[in-house]
Amino acid sequence: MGRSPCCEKAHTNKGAWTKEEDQRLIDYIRIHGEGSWRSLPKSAGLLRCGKSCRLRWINYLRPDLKRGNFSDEEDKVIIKLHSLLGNKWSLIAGRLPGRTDNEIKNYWNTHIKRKLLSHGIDPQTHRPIKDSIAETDPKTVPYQLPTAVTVPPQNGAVENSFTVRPKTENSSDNVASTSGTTTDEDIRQNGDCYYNDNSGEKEVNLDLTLGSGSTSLVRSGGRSGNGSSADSKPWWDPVMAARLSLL
DNA sequence: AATAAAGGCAACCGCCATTAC
DNA sequence: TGTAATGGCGGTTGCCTTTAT
Repeated sequence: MGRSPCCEKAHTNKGAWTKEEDQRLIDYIRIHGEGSWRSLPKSAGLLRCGKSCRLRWINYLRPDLKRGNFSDEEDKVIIKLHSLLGNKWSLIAGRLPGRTDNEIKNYWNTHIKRKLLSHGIDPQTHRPIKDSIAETDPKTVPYQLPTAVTVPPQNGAVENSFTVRPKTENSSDNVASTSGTTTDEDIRQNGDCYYNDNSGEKEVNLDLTLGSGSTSLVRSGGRSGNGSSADSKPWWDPVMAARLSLL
């Protein structure tokens, strides 16, 4: 049984947004708020797919977005969270106010990946690449993360601290599996981080505050009676929740 | 100055989770 | 309880800009 398309593709625009379209979307959301993306295009007089409107708003038009280059501190937070969560861009974005998952994903793929590779670190496993240039080229200093990174807390968050231990030889990959299903055993085996700090200390502390109300930690999904997603229940990432429970 | 290659990023696509009915 | 509708996420694509030749 197939699904109906999310919008009438024959009558929708694609590609880059025009200033007029942006303004229509901004004006509409200012008045009516976010949500009801499916019906929004028609109501706002836009010949766009609802998903396209949502993406445009979240990734580009939202007033609280922080544009511009990533700071060194943001770099470190992204790398560290990626070592813990894998490609969970929305979760990572939730720790970086003003940044979107798409922006972080692009930044990772275009900058950080290369940076790690140049330091002989596998960007997927966060482990040194065997026979990498880092081990043979004296000019290349092995990449090391600082002892701790302060991750900005989210509104209404409940404090949680988190200890990351060095990966064992048997650890294979990131905790977050690509399938999205991670067992407790996966977490026990892989819930580690390779990085050591400069002092040789084996543990790295990372404040991974979790809380409700964050866009990225909430999976509203589904239909709501009034078409609003504001009443969505907090959604705890099962990986994060399970890992916190191990403490 | 012209062209090709590489980089950067916005946008799209398909799938999954959630929820109303 | 099953199905359809909807929102959200991650992967990928394609276009525009920048850099190298």
